Amino acid sequence: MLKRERQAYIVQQVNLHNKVLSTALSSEIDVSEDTIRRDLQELSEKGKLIKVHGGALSHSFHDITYPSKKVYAQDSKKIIAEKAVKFIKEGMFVLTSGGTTIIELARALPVTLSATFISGSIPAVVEYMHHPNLEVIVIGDKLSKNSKITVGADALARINTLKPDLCFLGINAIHPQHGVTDSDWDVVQLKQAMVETSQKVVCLTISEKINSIQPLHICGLDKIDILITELPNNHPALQPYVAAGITVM
Amino acid sequence: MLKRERQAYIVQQVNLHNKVLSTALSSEIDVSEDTIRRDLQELSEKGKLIKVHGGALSHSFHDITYPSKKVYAQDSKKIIAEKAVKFIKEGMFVLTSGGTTIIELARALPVTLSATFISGSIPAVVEYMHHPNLEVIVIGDKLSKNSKITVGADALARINTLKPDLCFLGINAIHPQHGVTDSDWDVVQLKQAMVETSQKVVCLTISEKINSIQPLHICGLDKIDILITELPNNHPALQPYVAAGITVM
DNA sequence: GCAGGTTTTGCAGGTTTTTGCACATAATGT
DNA sequence: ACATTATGTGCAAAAACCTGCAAAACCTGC
Repeated sequence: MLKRERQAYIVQQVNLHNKVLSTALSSEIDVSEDTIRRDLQELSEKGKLIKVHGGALSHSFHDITYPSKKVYAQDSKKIIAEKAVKFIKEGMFVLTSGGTTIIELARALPVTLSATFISGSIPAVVEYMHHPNLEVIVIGDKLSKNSKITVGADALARINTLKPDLCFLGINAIHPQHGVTDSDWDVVQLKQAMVETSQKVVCLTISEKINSIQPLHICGLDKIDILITELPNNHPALQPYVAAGITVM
Repeated sequence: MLKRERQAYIVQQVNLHNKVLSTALSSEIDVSEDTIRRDLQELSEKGKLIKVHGGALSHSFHDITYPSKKVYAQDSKKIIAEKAVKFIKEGMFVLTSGGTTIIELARALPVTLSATFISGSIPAVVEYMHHPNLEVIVIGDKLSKNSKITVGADALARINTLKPDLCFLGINAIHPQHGVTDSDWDVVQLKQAMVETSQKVVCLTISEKINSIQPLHICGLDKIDILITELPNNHPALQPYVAAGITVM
Protein backbone atom coordinates (compact mmCIF):
# COMPACT_ATOMS: atom_id res chain seq x y z
CA MET A 1 0.00 0.00 0.00
CA LEU A 2 1.29 3.39 -0.97
CA LYS A 3 1.93 6.04 1.59
CA ARG A 4 -0.55 8.45 0.06
CA GLU A 5 -3.12 5.72 -0.25
CA ARG A 6 -2.60 4.74 3.35
CA GLN A 7 -3.01 8.28 4.60
CA ALA A 8 -6.18 8.71 2.57
CA TYR A 9 -7.49 5.57 4.20
CA ILE A 10 -6.66 6.89 7.65
CA VAL A 11 -8.44 10.18 6.98
CA GLN A 12 -11.42 8.25 5.71
CA GLN A 13 -11.51 6.14 8.85
CA VAL A 14 -11.24 9.18 11.09
CA ASN A 15 -14.08 10.90 9.31
CA LEU A 16 -16.16 7.77 9.44
CA HIS A 17 -15.63 6.69 13.04
CA ASN A 18 -14.39 9.94 14.54
CA LYS A 19 -11.51 8.10 16.09
CA VAL A 20 -8.77 5.70 15.17
CA LEU A 21 -6.30 3.69 17.22
CA SER A 22 -2.69 3.38 16.14
CA THR A 23 -2.67 -0.30 17.00
CA ALA A 24 -5.84 -1.02 15.04
CA LEU A 25 -4.59 0.81 11.96
CA SER A 26 -1.26 -0.92 12.21
CA SER A 27 -2.82 -4.36 12.01
CA GLU A 28 -5.46 -3.35 9.47
CA ILE A 29 -2.99 -1.90 7.01
CA ASP A 30 -0.18 -4.21 8.08
CA VAL A 31 2.56 -1.69 8.63
CA SER A 32 4.47 -0.94 11.78
CA GLU A 33 2.98 1.32 14.40
CA ASP A 34 5.86 3.70 13.86
CA THR A 35 4.72 4.29 10.33
CA ILE A 36 1.18 4.90 11.47
CA ARG A 37 2.46 7.35 14.03
CA ARG A 38 4.40 9.20 11.40
CA ASP A 39 1.32 9.31 9.22
CA LEU A 40 -0.78 10.66 12.04
CA GLN A 41 1.91 13.20 12.76
CA GLU A 42 1.87 14.44 9.18
CA LEU A 43 -1.90 14.43 8.87
CA SER A 44 -2.13 16.29 12.12
CA GLU A 45 0.26 18.95 10.81
CA LYS A 46 -1.91 19.28 7.74
CA GLY A 47 -4.89 19.74 10.02
CA LYS A 48 -6.74 16.67 8.79
CA LEU A 49 -7.13 15.22 12.26
CA ILE A 50 -6.13 15.63 15.87
CA LYS A 51 -3.37 13.38 17.07
CA VAL A 52 -3.71 12.09 20.60
CA HIS A 53 -1.99 9.52 22.73
CA GLY A 54 -2.98 6.16 21.30
CA GLY A 55 -4.37 7.30 17.99
CA ALA A 56 -6.24 10.26 16.57
CA LEU A 57 -9.61 11.98 16.73
CA SER A 58 -11.71 13.82 14.24
CA HIS A 59 -11.70 17.58 14.40
CA SER A 60 -15.32 17.68 15.47
CA PHE A 61 -14.26 16.37 18.85
CA HIS A 62 -12.16 19.29 19.81
CA ASP A 63 -14.74 22.03 19.62
CA ILE A 64 -17.10 20.81 22.29
CA THR A 65 -16.92 23.85 24.50
CA TYR A 66 -20.37 25.21 24.63
CA PRO A 67 -22.92 27.14 26.56
CA SER A 68 -21.02 29.32 29.02
CA LYS A 69 -18.82 30.87 26.38
CA LYS A 70 -18.77 34.60 26.56
CA VAL A 71 -19.87 36.29 23.41
CA TYR A 72 -17.13 38.34 21.83
CA ALA A 73 -17.79 42.08 22.01
CA GLN A 74 -21.13 41.47 23.60
CA ASP A 75 -21.56 45.06 24.74
CA SER A 76 -21.20 46.36 21.21
CA LYS A 77 -23.71 43.81 20.03
CA LYS A 78 -26.21 44.95 22.65
CA ILE A 79 -25.93 48.51 21.38
CA ILE A 80 -26.47 47.30 17.83
CA ALA A 81 -29.48 45.28 18.91
CA GLU A 82 -31.07 48.31 20.59
CA LYS A 83 -30.77 50.30 17.40
CA ALA A 84 -32.02 47.48 15.22
CA VAL A 85 -35.15 46.83 17.25
CA LYS A 86 -36.53 50.24 16.29
CA PHE A 87 -37.01 49.11 12.71
CA ILE A 88 -39.41 46.36 13.61
CA LYS A 89 -43.06 47.33 13.50
CA GLU A 90 -46.11 45.49 14.78
CA GLY A 91 -47.22 42.61 12.58
CA MET A 92 -44.17 42.56 10.34
CA PHE A 93 -42.69 39.46 8.75
CA VAL A 94 -39.03 39.41 9.67
CA LEU A 95 -36.40 37.08 8.25
CA THR A 96 -33.14 36.72 10.17
CA SER A 97 -29.81 34.99 9.69
CA GLY A 98 -27.80 33.49 12.53
CA GLY A 99 -24.90 34.77 14.58
CA THR A 100 -24.42 36.23 18.01
CA THR A 101 -25.50 39.70 16.97
CA ILE A 102 -28.87 38.33 15.91
CA ILE A 103 -29.20 36.61 19.28
CA GLU A 104 -28.73 39.94 21.00
CA LEU A 105 -31.37 41.39 18.72
CA ALA A 106 -33.76 38.61 19.71
CA ARG A 107 -33.17 39.34 23.37
CA ALA A 108 -33.74 43.03 22.86
CA LEU A 109 -37.19 42.61 21.33
CA PRO A 110 -39.87 44.31 23.42
CA VAL A 111 -42.19 41.81 25.11
CA THR A 112 -45.24 43.52 23.73
CA LEU A 113 -44.16 43.17 20.12
CA SER A 114 -46.19 40.79 18.06
CA ALA A 115 -44.68 39.89 14.72
CA THR A 116 -43.66 36.86 12.68
CA PHE A 117 -40.01 35.86 12.82
CA ILE A 118 -38.53 33.44 10.30
CA SER A 119 -35.13 31.84 10.65
CA GLY A 120 -33.08 28.72 10.10
CA SER A 121 -30.72 29.57 12.94
CA ILE A 122 -31.41 27.26 15.87
CA PRO A 123 -30.07 29.58 18.59
CA ALA A 124 -32.17 32.40 17.13
CA VAL A 125 -35.27 30.20 16.99
CA VAL A 126 -34.74 29.25 20.63
CA GLU A 127 -34.74 32.93 21.58
CA TYR A 128 -37.83 33.70 19.52
CA MET A 129 -39.55 30.68 21.03
CA HIS A 130 -39.24 32.16 24.51
CA HIS A 131 -40.86 35.39 23.44
CA PRO A 132 -44.55 35.53 24.39
CA ASN A 133 -46.01 37.20 21.32
CA LEU A 134 -43.98 36.12 18.33
CA GLU A 135 -45.07 33.76 15.61
CA VAL A 136 -42.03 31.69 14.71
CA ILE A 137 -41.39 29.96 11.41
CA VAL A 138 -38.49 27.54 11.33
CA ILE A 139 -36.67 26.98 8.07
CA GLY A 140 -35.76 23.32 7.96
CA ASP A 141 -32.90 21.43 6.32
CA LYS A 142 -29.59 19.90 7.24
CA LEU A 143 -28.10 21.58 10.27
CA SER A 144 -24.62 22.98 9.80
CA LYS A 145 -22.73 22.23 12.99
CA ASN A 146 -20.43 25.20 13.05
CA SER A 147 -22.87 27.91 12.05
CA LYS A 148 -25.83 26.22 13.80
CA ILE A 149 -28.05 27.17 10.90
CA THR A 150 -29.97 24.99 8.48
CA VAL A 151 -28.42 24.90 5.03
CA GLY A 152 -29.23 23.26 1.72
CA ALA A 153 -31.57 23.31 -1.23
CA ASP A 154 -34.68 23.00 0.90
CA ALA A 155 -33.80 25.98 3.02
CA LEU A 156 -32.95 28.02 -0.08
CA ALA A 157 -36.21 27.08 -1.80
CA ARG A 158 -38.21 27.96 1.28
CA ILE A 159 -36.56 31.37 1.61
CA ASN A 160 -37.37 32.10 -2.01
CA THR A 161 -41.07 31.54 -1.40
CA LEU A 162 -41.12 34.29 1.21
CA LYS A 163 -41.49 38.03 0.80
CA PRO A 164 -40.60 39.31 4.27
CA ASP A 165 -40.90 43.00 5.12
CA LEU A 166 -37.54 43.06 6.77
CA CYS A 167 -34.38 41.00 6.75
CA PHE A 168 -31.72 41.19 9.46
CA LEU A 169 -28.33 39.95 8.42
CA GLY A 170 -25.50 39.46 10.88
CA ILE A 171 -22.50 39.94 8.63
CA ASN A 172 -18.82 39.09 8.90
CA ALA A 173 -17.31 41.54 6.46
CA ILE A 174 -18.38 44.63 4.57
CA HIS A 175 -16.31 46.86 2.33
CA PRO A 176 -17.11 49.99 0.27
CA GLN A 177 -15.93 48.39 -2.98
CA HIS A 178 -16.37 44.66 -2.39
CA GLY A 179 -19.72 44.82 -0.64
CA VAL A 180 -20.76 42.10 1.81
CA THR A 181 -18.61 38.98 1.91
CA ASP A 182 -18.35 35.82 4.02
CA SER A 183 -16.33 32.62 4.30
CA ASP A 184 -18.85 29.77 4.48
CA TRP A 185 -20.24 28.57 1.17
CA ASP A 186 -23.62 27.41 2.46
CA VAL A 187 -24.17 30.49 4.54
CA VAL A 188 -23.37 32.69 1.56
CA GLN A 189 -26.04 30.93 -0.50
CA LEU A 190 -28.62 31.53 2.19
CA LYS A 191 -27.75 35.14 2.75
CA GLN A 192 -27.88 35.84 -0.98
CA ALA A 193 -31.36 34.38 -1.16
CA MET A 194 -32.41 36.35 1.88
CA VAL A 195 -31.15 39.60 0.44
CA GLU A 196 -32.87 38.99 -2.90
CA THR A 197 -36.26 38.14 -1.51
CA SER A 198 -36.61 40.77 1.23
CA GLN A 199 -38.28 44.15 0.90
CA LYS A 200 -35.70 45.80 3.10
CA VAL A 201 -32.26 44.53 4.12
CA VAL A 202 -30.66 45.53 7.41
CA CYS A 203 -27.05 44.58 8.06
CA LEU A 204 -25.76 44.28 11.60
CA THR A 205 -22.08 44.22 12.39
CA ILE A 206 -19.54 45.33 14.95
CA SER A 207 -17.26 48.09 13.71
CA GLU A 208 -14.28 45.76 13.70
CA LYS A 209 -15.67 44.01 10.63
CA ILE A 210 -16.18 47.18 8.69
CA ASN A 211 -13.87 47.61 5.68
CA SER A 212 -12.84 43.96 5.82
CA ILE A 213 -13.12 41.31 3.12
CA GLN A 214 -13.85 37.58 3.15
CA PRO A 215 -13.35 35.21 0.21
CA LEU A 216 -16.99 34.74 -0.87
CA HIS A 217 -19.22 37.49 -2.23
CA ILE A 218 -22.78 37.86 -0.94
CA CYS A 219 -23.99 41.12 -2.47
CA GLY A 220 -23.03 44.65 -3.38
CA LEU A 221 -23.79 47.67 -1.23
CA ASP A 222 -26.67 48.60 -3.53
CA LYS A 223 -28.73 45.74 -2.08
CA ILE A 224 -28.30 47.00 1.49
CA ASP A 225 -30.83 49.46 2.85
CA ILE A 226 -29.60 49.92 6.39
CA LEU A 227 -26.29 49.35 8.13
CA ILE A 228 -26.12 49.23 11.91
CA THR A 229 -22.94 49.27 13.99
CA GLU A 230 -22.17 50.27 17.56
CA LEU A 231 -20.59 53.52 16.32
CA PRO A 232 -22.40 56.87 16.06
CA ASN A 233 -23.61 57.43 12.50
CA ASN A 234 -21.29 60.36 11.88
CA HIS A 235 -18.18 58.29 12.52
CA PRO A 236 -15.65 58.74 9.67
CA ALA A 237 -15.33 54.99 9.05
CA LEU A 238 -18.99 54.87 8.08
CA GLN A 239 -18.99 57.71 5.56
CA PRO A 240 -18.25 55.57 2.48
CA TYR A 241 -21.45 53.66 3.20
CA VAL A 242 -23.48 56.83 3.66
CA ALA A 243 -22.09 57.96 0.32
CA ALA A 244 -23.24 54.66 -1.20
CA GLY A 245 -26.79 55.57 -0.28
CA ILE A 246 -27.14 53.33 2.77
CA THR A 247 -28.98 54.51 5.86
CA VAL A 248 -26.33 54.19 8.56
CA MET A 249 -27.30 54.02 12.20
CA MET B 1 -11.47 4.65 24.84
CA LEU B 2 -8.83 7.26 24.30
CA LYS B 3 -7.93 9.68 27.04
CA ARG B 4 -8.85 12.71 25.01
CA GLU B 5 -12.08 11.11 23.95
CA ARG B 6 -12.91 10.35 27.54
CA GLN B 7 -12.23 13.89 28.63
CA ALA B 8 -14.41 15.22 25.82
CA TYR B 9 -17.16 12.97 27.07
CA ILE B 10 -16.75 14.25 30.62
CA VAL B 11 -16.91 17.86 29.47
CA GLN B 12 -20.03 17.07 27.48
CA GLN B 13 -21.68 15.45 30.46
CA VAL B 14 -20.79 18.37 32.71
CA ASN B 15 -22.22 20.88 30.27
CA LEU B 16 -25.32 18.80 29.82
CA HIS B 17 -26.21 17.99 33.40
CA ASN B 18 -24.26 20.70 35.21
CA LYS B 19 -22.74 18.08 37.43
CA VAL B 20 -21.02 14.72 37.26
CA LEU B 21 -20.09 12.18 39.90
CA SER B 22 -16.72 10.47 39.82
CA THR B 23 -18.30 7.15 40.66
CA ALA B 24 -20.91 7.44 37.93
CA LEU B 25 -18.34 8.36 35.30
CA SER B 26 -16.08 5.58 36.43
CA SER B 27 -18.72 2.94 35.84
CA GLU B 28 -20.07 4.56 32.66
CA ILE B 29 -16.71 4.73 30.97
CA ASP B 30 -15.33 1.69 32.76
CA VAL B 31 -12.07 3.03 34.08
CA SER B 32 -10.90 3.38 37.64
CA GLU B 33 -12.00 6.30 39.75
CA ASP B 34 -8.39 7.36 40.01
CA THR B 35 -8.30 7.95 36.30
CA ILE B 36 -11.50 9.95 36.43
CA ARG B 37 -10.08 12.04 39.24
CA ARG B 38 -6.99 12.75 37.23
CA ASP B 39 -9.12 13.72 34.27
CA LEU B 40 -11.20 16.06 36.39
CA GLN B 41 -7.98 17.49 37.78
CA GLU B 42 -6.64 18.23 34.30
CA LEU B 43 -9.91 19.57 32.97
CA SER B 44 -10.22 21.75 36.01
CA GLU B 45 -6.74 23.16 35.38
CA LYS B 46 -7.80 23.92 31.83
CA GLY B 47 -10.84 25.70 33.20
CA LYS B 48 -13.35 23.40 31.53
CA LEU B 49 -15.12 22.58 34.78
CA ILE B 50 -15.01 23.07 38.52
CA LYS B 51 -13.72 20.12 40.49
CA VAL B 52 -15.46 19.45 43.79
CA HIS B 53 -15.51 16.69 46.30
CA GLY B 54 -17.20 13.72 44.68
CA GLY B 55 -17.16 14.92 41.11
CA ALA B 56 -17.30 18.19 39.18
CA LEU B 57 -19.64 21.03 38.35
CA SER B 58 -20.18 23.06 35.24
CA HIS B 59 -18.71 26.51 35.13
CA SER B 60 -22.05 28.05 34.26
CA PHE B 61 -23.35 26.57 37.48
CA HIS B 62 -21.12 28.93 39.39
CA ASP B 63 -21.88 31.94 37.22
CA ILE B 64 -25.61 31.97 36.88
CA THR B 65 -28.29 30.88 39.25
CA TYR B 66 -29.12 27.42 38.11
CA PRO B 67 -32.66 27.43 36.73
CA SER B 68 -33.40 24.08 38.37
CA LYS B 69 -35.80 23.04 35.63
CA LYS B 70 -36.72 19.70 37.06
CA VAL B 71 -38.26 17.40 34.57
CA TYR B 72 -41.14 15.40 35.92
CA ALA B 73 -40.14 11.81 36.64
CA GLN B 74 -36.68 12.44 35.23
CA ASP B 75 -35.21 9.34 36.76
CA SER B 76 -37.75 7.15 35.03
CA LYS B 77 -37.04 8.92 31.78
CA LYS B 78 -33.34 8.31 32.17
CA ILE B 79 -33.97 4.60 32.55
CA ILE B 80 -36.15 4.67 29.47
CA ALA B 81 -33.48 6.55 27.54
CA GLU B 82 -30.82 4.01 28.49
CA LYS B 83 -32.96 1.21 27.15
CA ALA B 84 -33.89 3.10 23.99
CA VAL B 85 -30.31 3.95 23.05
CA LYS B 86 -29.55 0.27 22.50
CA PHE B 87 -31.78 0.21 19.41
CA ILE B 88 -29.76 2.83 17.60
CA LYS B 89 -27.05 1.47 15.35
CA GLU B 90 -24.21 3.23 13.60
CA GLY B 91 -25.28 5.17 10.52
CA MET B 92 -29.02 4.88 11.06
CA PHE B 93 -31.56 7.50 10.06
CA VAL B 94 -33.60 8.25 13.15
CA LEU B 95 -36.76 10.33 13.29
CA THR B 96 -37.85 11.64 16.68
CA SER B 97 -40.78 13.54 18.11
CA GLY B 98 -40.44 16.03 20.93
CA GLY B 99 -41.00 15.80 24.65
CA THR B 100 -38.84 15.48 27.72
CA THR B 101 -38.34 11.74 27.31
CA ILE B 102 -36.81 12.35 23.90
CA ILE B 103 -34.49 14.93 25.43
CA GLU B 104 -33.25 12.35 27.89
CA LEU B 105 -32.72 9.99 25.00
CA ALA B 106 -30.67 12.64 23.21
CA ARG B 107 -28.52 13.08 26.30
CA ALA B 108 -27.97 9.38 26.67
CA LEU B 109 -26.57 8.95 23.16
CA PRO B 110 -22.99 7.69 23.26
CA VAL B 111 -20.48 10.30 22.09
CA THR B 112 -18.99 8.00 19.51
CA LEU B 113 -22.29 7.28 17.78
CA SER B 114 -22.54 8.71 14.32
CA ALA B 115 -26.01 8.67 12.84
CA THR B 116 -28.52 11.03 11.26
CA PHE B 117 -31.22 12.45 13.50
CA ILE B 118 -34.28 14.14 12.10
CA SER B 119 -36.71 16.18 14.16
CA GLY B 120 -38.97 19.21 14.25
CA SER B 121 -38.61 19.55 18.00
CA ILE B 122 -36.41 22.53 18.79
CA PRO B 123 -35.25 21.30 22.22
CA ALA B 124 -34.37 17.95 20.67
CA VAL B 125 -32.50 19.61 17.81
CA VAL B 126 -30.53 21.67 20.32
CA GLU B 127 -29.43 18.49 22.07
CA TYR B 128 -28.50 16.77 18.83
CA MET B 129 -26.61 19.87 17.77
CA HIS B 130 -24.34 19.61 20.80
CA HIS B 131 -23.45 16.04 19.99
CA PRO B 132 -20.13 15.84 18.16
CA ASN B 133 -20.94 13.16 15.63
CA LEU B 134 -24.57 13.43 14.63
CA GLU B 135 -25.90 14.67 11.35
CA VAL B 136 -28.99 16.71 12.15
CA ILE B 137 -31.91 17.41 9.85
CA VAL B 138 -34.36 20.02 11.04
CA ILE B 139 -37.96 19.80 9.91
CA GLY B 140 -39.14 23.33 9.33
CA ASP B 141 -42.56 24.96 9.59
CA LYS B 142 -44.53 27.11 11.99
CA LEU B 143 -43.34 26.63 15.54
CA SER B 144 -45.98 25.57 18.01
CA LYS B 145 -45.24 27.48 21.20
CA ASN B 146 -46.50 25.00 23.72
CA SER B 147 -45.08 21.82 22.23
CA LYS B 148 -41.95 23.56 20.86
CA ILE B 149 -42.21 21.53 17.71
CA THR B 150 -42.75 22.61 14.13
CA VAL B 151 -46.24 21.83 12.84
CA GLY B 152 -48.11 22.30 9.60
CA ALA B 153 -48.43 21.08 6.04
CA ASP B 154 -44.77 21.64 5.24
CA ALA B 155 -43.62 19.57 8.17
CA LEU B 156 -46.06 16.81 7.28
CA ALA B 157 -44.99 16.79 3.67
CA ARG B 158 -41.34 16.64 4.62
CA ILE B 159 -41.88 13.73 7.00
CA ASN B 160 -43.67 11.83 4.26
CA THR B 161 -40.64 12.10 1.98
CA LEU B 162 -38.49 10.28 4.54
CA LYS B 163 -38.03 6.58 5.12
CA PRO B 164 -36.16 6.51 8.43
CA ASP B 165 -34.87 3.27 9.90
CA LEU B 166 -36.19 4.10 13.30
CA CYS B 167 -38.75 6.42 14.82
CA PHE B 168 -38.82 7.37 18.49
CA LEU B 169 -42.14 8.64 19.73
CA GLY B 170 -42.58 10.17 23.16
CA ILE B 171 -46.21 9.39 23.82
CA ASN B 172 -48.79 10.74 26.26
CA ALA B 173 -51.24 7.88 26.37
CA ILE B 174 -51.38 4.27 25.31
CA HIS B 175 -54.13 1.74 25.88
CA PRO B 176 -54.57 -1.92 24.90
CA GLN B 177 -57.84 -1.23 23.06
CA HIS B 178 -57.57 2.41 22.02
CA GLY B 179 -53.93 2.37 20.97
CA VAL B 180 -51.85 5.54 21.09
CA THR B 181 -53.70 8.80 21.68
CA ASP B 182 -52.85 12.44 22.31
CA SER B 183 -54.47 15.82 22.92
CA ASP B 184 -52.89 18.27 20.48
CA TRP B 185 -54.30 18.28 16.95
CA ASP B 186 -51.13 19.32 15.16
CA VAL B 187 -48.94 16.94 17.09
CA VAL B 188 -51.28 14.08 16.32
CA GLN B 189 -50.98 14.80 12.58
CA LEU B 190 -47.21 14.72 12.81
CA LYS B 191 -47.01 11.57 14.87
CA GLN B 192 -49.37 9.78 12.49
CA ALA B 193 -47.15 10.68 9.58
CA MET B 194 -44.07 9.60 11.50
CA VAL B 195 -45.58 6.23 12.37
CA GLU B 196 -46.66 5.60 8.79
CA THR B 197 -43.37 6.39 7.14
CA SER B 198 -40.93 4.70 9.53
CA GLN B 199 -39.50 1.20 9.19
CA LYS B 200 -39.69 0.62 12.91
CA VAL B 201 -41.65 2.55 15.55
CA VAL B 202 -40.43 2.77 19.13
CA CYS B 203 -42.73 4.30 21.74
CA LEU B 204 -41.27 5.78 24.90
CA THR B 205 -43.41 6.53 27.91
CA ILE B 206 -43.37 6.52 31.68
CA SER B 207 -45.54 3.81 33.20
CA GLU B 208 -47.98 6.38 34.55
CA LYS B 209 -49.30 6.97 31.03
CA ILE B 210 -49.87 3.32 30.35
CA ASN B 211 -53.51 2.33 30.01
CA SER B 212 -54.62 5.95 29.70
CA ILE B 213 -56.57 7.62 26.92
CA GLN B 214 -56.48 11.06 25.31
CA PRO B 215 -59.13 12.51 22.97
CA LEU B 216 -57.28 12.18 19.63
CA HIS B 217 -56.27 8.89 18.03
CA ILE B 218 -52.77 8.49 16.59
CA CYS B 219 -52.54 4.81 15.74
CA GLY B 220 -53.40 1.31 16.84
CA LEU B 221 -51.02 -1.00 18.67
CA ASP B 222 -50.41 -2.91 15.44
CA LYS B 223 -48.26 -0.02 14.16
CA ILE B 224 -46.00 -0.10 17.20
CA ASP B 225 -42.95 -2.34 17.12
CA ILE B 226 -41.36 -1.58 20.47
CA LEU B 227 -42.64 -0.10 23.72
CA ILE B 228 -40.18 1.15 26.31
CA THR B 229 -41.08 2.11 29.88
CA GLU B 230 -39.09 2.29 33.09
CA LEU B 231 -40.67 -0.95 34.28
CA PRO B 232 -39.13 -4.40 33.87
CA ASN B 233 -40.64 -6.11 30.84
CA ASN B 234 -42.34 -8.81 32.89
CA HIS B 235 -44.42 -6.29 34.83
CA PRO B 236 -48.15 -7.24 34.77
CA ALA B 237 -49.25 -3.82 33.46
CA LEU B 238 -47.29 -4.46 30.28
CA GLN B 239 -48.66 -7.89 29.46
CA PRO B 240 -51.56 -6.68 27.26
CA TYR B 241 -48.97 -5.06 24.99
CA VAL B 242 -46.83 -8.17 24.86
CA ALA B 243 -49.98 -10.05 23.92
CA ALA B 244 -50.56 -7.52 21.12
CA GLY B 245 -47.24 -8.57 19.61
CA ILE B 246 -45.20 -5.57 20.74
CA THR B 247 -41.62 -5.98 21.91
CA VAL B 248 -41.73 -4.57 25.41
CA MET B 249 -38.54 -3.46 27.13
C1' DG C 1 21.84 2.36 -17.10
C1' DC C 2 23.65 4.07 -13.22
C1' DA C 3 25.88 6.95 -9.50
C1' DG C 4 24.26 9.97 -6.02
C1' DG C 5 20.77 11.73 -3.47
C1' DT C 6 16.11 11.49 -1.33
C1' DT C 7 12.13 9.15 0.71
C1' DT C 8 10.09 5.60 3.13
C1' DT C 9 10.04 2.10 6.34
C1' DG C 10 11.11 -1.00 10.23
C1' DC C 11 13.81 -1.70 14.25
C1' DA C 12 16.41 -1.02 18.61
C1' DG C 13 16.91 1.73 22.52
C1' DG C 14 15.60 4.75 25.92
C1' DT C 15 12.00 8.07 27.53
C1' DT C 16 7.40 9.56 28.66
C1' DT C 17 2.47 8.78 29.44
C1' DT C 18 -1.11 6.39 31.20
C1' DT C 19 -3.33 3.61 34.33
C1' DG C 20 -4.55 0.79 38.33
C1' DC C 21 -3.38 -0.43 42.98
C1' DA C 22 -2.07 0.21 47.79
C1' DC C 23 -2.00 3.00 51.67
C1' DA C 24 -2.28 6.99 54.46
C1' DT C 25 -5.16 11.16 54.98
C1' DA C 26 -9.00 14.28 54.63
C1' DA C 27 -13.96 15.19 54.10
C1' DT C 28 -18.73 13.85 54.98
C1' DG C 29 -22.74 12.06 57.13
C1' DT C 30 -25.41 9.93 60.80
C1' DA D 1 -17.47 9.98 67.37
C1' DC D 2 -17.27 6.67 64.10
C1' DA D 3 -18.12 4.53 59.78
C1' DT D 4 -18.06 5.66 55.05
C1' DT D 5 -16.50 7.65 51.18
C1' DA D 6 -13.38 10.51 48.51
C1' DT D 7 -8.71 12.21 48.01
C1' DG D 8 -3.59 12.50 47.18
C1' DT D 9 0.83 10.22 46.67
C1' DG D 10 4.01 6.98 45.40
C1' DC D 11 4.89 3.01 42.72
C1' DA D 12 5.10 -0.32 39.07
C1' DA D 13 3.79 -2.33 34.71
C1' DA D 14 2.16 -1.74 30.28
C1' DA D 15 1.56 0.94 26.42
C1' DA D 16 2.76 4.54 23.50
C1' DC D 17 6.24 7.66 22.12
C1' DC D 18 10.54 9.66 20.15
C1' DT D 19 15.21 9.42 18.12
C1' DG D 20 18.60 7.85 15.40
C1' DC D 21 20.00 4.49 12.15
C1' DA D 22 20.26 1.49 8.25
C1' DA D 23 18.19 -1.08 4.48
C1' DA D 24 15.21 -0.80 0.66
C1' DA D 25 12.79 1.64 -2.72
C1' DC D 26 12.56 5.60 -5.22
C1' DC D 27 13.72 9.46 -8.12
C1' DT D 28 17.03 12.33 -11.07
C1' DG D 29 20.31 14.01 -14.13
C1' DC D 30 23.96 12.57 -16.92
